Formats: sequence, structure tokens, C-alpha cells
Amino acid sequence: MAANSRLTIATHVLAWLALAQRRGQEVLTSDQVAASVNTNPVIIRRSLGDLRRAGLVEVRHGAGAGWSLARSPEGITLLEVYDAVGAQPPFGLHHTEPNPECPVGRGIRPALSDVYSRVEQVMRQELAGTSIADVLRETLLK
Amino acid sequence: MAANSRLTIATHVLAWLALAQRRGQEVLTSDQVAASVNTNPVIIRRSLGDLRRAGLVEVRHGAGAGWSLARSPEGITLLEVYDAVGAQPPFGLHHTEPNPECPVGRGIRPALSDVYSRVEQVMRQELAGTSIADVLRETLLK
DNA sequence: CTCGCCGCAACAACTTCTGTTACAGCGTAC
DNA sequence: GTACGCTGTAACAGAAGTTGTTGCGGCGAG
Repeated sequence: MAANSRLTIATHVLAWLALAQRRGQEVLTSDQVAASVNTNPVIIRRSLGDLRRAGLVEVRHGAGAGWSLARSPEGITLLEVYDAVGAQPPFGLHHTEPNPECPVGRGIRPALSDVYSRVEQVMRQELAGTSIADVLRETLLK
Repeated sequence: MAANSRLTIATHVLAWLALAQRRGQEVLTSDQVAASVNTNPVIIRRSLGDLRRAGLVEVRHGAGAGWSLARSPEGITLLEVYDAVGAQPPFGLHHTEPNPECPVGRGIRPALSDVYSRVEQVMRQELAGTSIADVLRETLLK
């Protein structure tokens, strides 16, 4: 499969909305966002749909429609974005159940679940330490 | 894509080899390992091939062939296994290059690379804190 | 030499993700 | 009230990765 870029796309969208807002542009259409990400507007609308369900962005319909941030960029962490886009965890267990006759096959799944939980926990902590405002600041420096 | 179970399979294999070794069984064939993981022997040989290239297991050819650990289970960390199986990092950047005309599109990739590097770093530290011996001990308790 | 097992290539089935087209629905502006 | 622009979503194709399977050449201990 292709690498999972959903968190990247969503973060890009939010950073772009934050910059537009700071520049006085109230709303952006999915076409305008798509022009920055360089992809199809439907991809952007899918991502924005995830973010809207998570309460991170707001949409205005009808004429003059478009998207805006629902909260300040300082208050939105990448962990919230990660949860909003529903990315799959980095590791999966066995596809088929291991042999329960084998002592390793019997206990390996809960044992690995514990390990993987700890890994995801530190990953989440790290993501929680970065906000959209942080990303935007770093982006404009590069 | 299906969830990535390569780290799970490889860890299962190593734990099983460690237990067999402790029980006095010198080598295991890929068929015997496959019986515990409950999958095809070729899957196991693929995984064992990765582990062999990383120097974690040894193979004996000819009659009485089979696999054994190259090092003690206490000294093999899940980080080494993770590197050995070459799992993909949890996050990917954009598939197509963002619009360089846009200030966000221009700088977002290096900015996100930094964030993702930090995330992978803490993930690796967590994986380095668990050994095959740890996993085997937890497995036998469950 | 024989036999058992490894190593590897080739292939099918399946899943996920991206990208695209199409169209109904909504609400503001006129 | 109507027209228009944009959203929301379904449907589909293409690409890529993973698992599982078959087949066969190669190696080496006995």
C-alpha cells in the first residue's frame, strides 16, 4: 500500500486555514485548499469532513460557502488531528489466530497488545506536544 | 491494506525459538514454527530470512536443518526486530508535491518531517525497552 | 547418493489509499 | 423565488502492499 498520508493532508489543510485566517480571509473553498495541497478537491472534502466531525473546522453552505477553523490554531494538537482522521495503528496482530496448543501461540497476542499499547501511548504523547500553530510557524521558517 | 503484522510474526517466531532452546530443542524447521503461528511455512521463511540478514537467527542446511537464535533472548530488543523486518513508518508525506507557490505548500514537508522524526524516535525508544525474553515471560504468564 | 529442508520466484486474492467523475442538496445573494 | 456555487457522497478505476499458495532448484548431513 501507499504510505498513509491522511495525517499529513489534514495537517496541511489546517495550517493553510490558519494562515488564511490570520491574513483576514474568512473562509476557503475546497478548491482553494486543493490548489495548495496539489490534489483533487474531493480528497480535501473527505479530509475536511473528518475534521468537521471532530469539531476542528466549520463549514458554511450556500453562496459564499467555505471552510474555517472552529478553534484557535494554538489549541489544536496533532493528536486531535490523528484521532480525527482515524489512521490505523502502526502494528497489527496476527491475521489468523495462532495455534492455541502452543504455549507461545496461546499467550503472544495479549503480550504483544501490551507492548503495542505502550508504543502508541508514547506516540500520542509526542503528537499532543505539537499544535497547528507550531507546525505553521515551522513551515513558514523553512 | 491489511494491518502490518510483520513485527508480530517475527516476534512470535523469535519467542518460539527462545522457548524451544530453553527446552533443549536445538533447531526448529520452518514447518514447526509455522504450526505455532498457524500460517504457511513460506511466510515463516520470509520472516526468518529478514531476521537472518539482521544477524538475529542462524540457519543450518542439509539434513537435520533448522533455525536457532543467534543471540540470547535477553539481548534481542524489539527495536532490532522492527528494523530487521523493515516495517514502514507510521506516517507518510504527500504523494504529490504540494504547490510551491503557496507558503504552506513550500514549507510543510520539512516541518512535518521534523515532527514525524520525533514521533518515530520515541517509538523506537519504547521498542528498545522490551526484549524477546520479556515478551516470552509475559506470554507464558497470560 | 538420497532425502529433508531452505531459498526464492511467480502468482492470485484481498485490502487500502488515492484520484476522478458525477450528481443531489443546501443556502446565500440577487 | 430563483439561480448559482459549493458541499456531501456514492461509484469506480488504478496503484501498491500484504498474505497465502505452488513449484522447483540447491544445499549438506547422513
